[in-house]
Amino acid sequence: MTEVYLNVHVVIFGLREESLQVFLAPGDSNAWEIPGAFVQAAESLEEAAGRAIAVQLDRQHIYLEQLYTYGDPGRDPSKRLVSVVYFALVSAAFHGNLPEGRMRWFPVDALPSLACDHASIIAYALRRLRYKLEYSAAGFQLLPDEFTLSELQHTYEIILGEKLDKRNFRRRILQAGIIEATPHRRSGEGRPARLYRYRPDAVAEVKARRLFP
Amino acid sequence: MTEVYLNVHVVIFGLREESLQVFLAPGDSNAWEIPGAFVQAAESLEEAAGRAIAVQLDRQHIYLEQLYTYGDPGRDPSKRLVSVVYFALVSAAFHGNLPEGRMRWFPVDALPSLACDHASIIAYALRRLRYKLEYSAAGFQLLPDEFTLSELQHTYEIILGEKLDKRNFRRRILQAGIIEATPHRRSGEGRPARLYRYRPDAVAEVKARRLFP
DNA sequence: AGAATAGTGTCTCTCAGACATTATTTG
DNA sequence: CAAATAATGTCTGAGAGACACTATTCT
Repeated sequence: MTEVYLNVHVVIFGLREESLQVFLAPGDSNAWEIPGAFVQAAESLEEAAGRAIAVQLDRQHIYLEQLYTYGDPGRDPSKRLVSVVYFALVSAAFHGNLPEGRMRWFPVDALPSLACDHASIIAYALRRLRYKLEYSAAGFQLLPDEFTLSELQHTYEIILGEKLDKRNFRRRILQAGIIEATPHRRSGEGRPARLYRYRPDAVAEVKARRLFP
Repeated sequence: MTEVYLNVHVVIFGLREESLQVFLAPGDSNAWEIPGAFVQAAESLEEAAGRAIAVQLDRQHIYLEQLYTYGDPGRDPSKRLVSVVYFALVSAAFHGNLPEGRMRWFPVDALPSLACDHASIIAYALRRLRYKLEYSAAGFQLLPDEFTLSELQHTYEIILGEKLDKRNFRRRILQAGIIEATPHRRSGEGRPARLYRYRPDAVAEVKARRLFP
């Protein structure tokens, strides 16, 4: 029997220049690739994911979640390749720690030509990210440690692609109990805004009303 | 580098004798195992899942969904093993097709001693199954092709572990549009009940009201 | 003073959840 | 006709969604 190769890929999402972007690595020919790494015998899948991003996994600034495992024969023409795919939300504060090399950010609505089945993997990751945002308060994972409610709302609007009502957004996100006010404020143009932060003790996921109770 | 072994496991759920049960294979020593198979070079992960159950995958009667990929080093003491785990809902009509051998059904609340990390995998699969039922109409996957609303409600009650209101259940499941009435009825003790069936053209998942619209 | 952004409250209408009676069949 | 199960409708309360004005700071 021929060997089955196992690697890990990480779809890295970040917020840059008012848009949702993905961090990609240059591949062979002129297609880009989702950063990946082969799984070593002694490391966990998440450690392999860290090697794929080429950073130490700092869970404070990188949210990592397993997405799906792709394994169709023929997805890679050269070998039988099974890929465990993660997606990562990288806090703006952490962008500077990502590798300088030849990797680059691309807005999700202006992706370059992609290797293998990576375009459909990114499309799926994006679908899951939007879904996750609708049912949880994960948006702050893309922001600095402290942020204003307007920034958070703006993040949701960018990712979901629609305008949200300010009063309803504030009411819901606050009564979800995921974030809390800090004593700090951010000055700039206009009235200074109160800064909020994630409550690490909060339950990560707020359950939506279920369908068949 | 030592080799990384890749296999597929399937947590098989079925409804038997008024309880939710899992179909397990005998392992070494006297622990039981979630049925599994090593991934061959030329087959897809789902084909490997079919081999694990030792049946041809009949999607009409077996609902199969990828659950999670487990890969911590040390989860198997003898080798580095990465397992892609699926869960399956097997229609009552199909139970007879499952392999006769030494495999056996166990109620989920009376599991035997399990190998490796299989107990926690089943616990996770069960959590996901309950969650799935709350937000979708997947319960009929465990029933025969045609079923009464009382049977369907009963299925939900067994899996969710709580009594549901009959009128509310009917109203919600019908207006979800996942099932449709057939002209048939089932006679027995008491008034005969109308039989329903799944609508294959229906959208599989009904979206719950989202949290941040 | 004006421009810019932050911050706040109410009303309506939909839908989830609780609840009891009638209808149809079999023995 | 008694026993068993199927089938059906209404009311109430909570919360989602729409909506406009005041507050604070900077230049």
